[in-house]
Amino acid sequence: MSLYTISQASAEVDLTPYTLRYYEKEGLLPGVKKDSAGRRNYQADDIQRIGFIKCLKGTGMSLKQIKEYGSLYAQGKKKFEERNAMLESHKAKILLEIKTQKKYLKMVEAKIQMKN
Amino acid sequence: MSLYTISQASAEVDLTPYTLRYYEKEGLLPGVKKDSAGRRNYQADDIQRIGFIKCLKGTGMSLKQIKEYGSLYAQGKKKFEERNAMLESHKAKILLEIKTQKKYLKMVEAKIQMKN
DNA sequence: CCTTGACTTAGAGTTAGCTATAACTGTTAG
DNA sequence: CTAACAGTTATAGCTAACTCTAAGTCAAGG
Repeated sequence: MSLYTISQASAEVDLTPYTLRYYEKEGLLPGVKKDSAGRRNYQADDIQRIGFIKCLKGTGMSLKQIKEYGSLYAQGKKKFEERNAMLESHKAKILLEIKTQKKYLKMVEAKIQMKN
Repeated sequence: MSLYTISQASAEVDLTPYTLRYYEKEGLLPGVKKDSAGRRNYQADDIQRIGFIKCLKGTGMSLKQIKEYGSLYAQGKKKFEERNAMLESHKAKILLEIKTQKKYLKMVEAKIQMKN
């Protein structure tokens, strides 16, 4: 049942082992299993979770907030509203960011066209 | 002819005076004029330049690279190709980033829809 | 049995980009 | 004249997010 060693997981999600341990230490990845020798064994759902962490982080959410989201997630239905609100507001932030990026893209394109 | 004090410029471009001095110290804003008492007087084109710095920075260019771009810019026609190449490759980066953001947006939306 | 190599932990070090402090100076309102 | 204010420099400090080091453990191959 052990699916990934830390180096395999590292390759899979494209994060260094250092980073994976760091995320765990920071509480973003609770419940990672270890073998008898104390070595991490990442399961498929750990990999999935890391994927979503990368998504949140890649859209500008801080590790602190991601941890918060994970904690709400762990508390199940009880915190459903709060968790969903967090995602909704994050979604708004992403939409705004895309808009901003498009504006900046235009500015850069203009600089190129102007050739000055 | 003096158009903006540091605090006026700060308000105009929405960066703190600390940040403006920091950018200058880092070589991103060469040639800012000073009055007889040594106080900065930002001209209209300084404000414009800061606007473009914000654009580059907002699209993920490091201050170091922005400085490099500024230095190419200062060298005029001689470095035109290099400078334009920099903008072109940055443009590609922005396009990629927008694409990634859209992908991440979908992932977040899916998490919201799934309600789990 | 011994070495090799991937792992472990705790904790130190690094980088980017600010942000704040201290000590000081010149301008202006009362 | 003087107190307050907005600026100055130099330098220290801060946060986020890694990234690395040191010292040690354990399992497998020769």
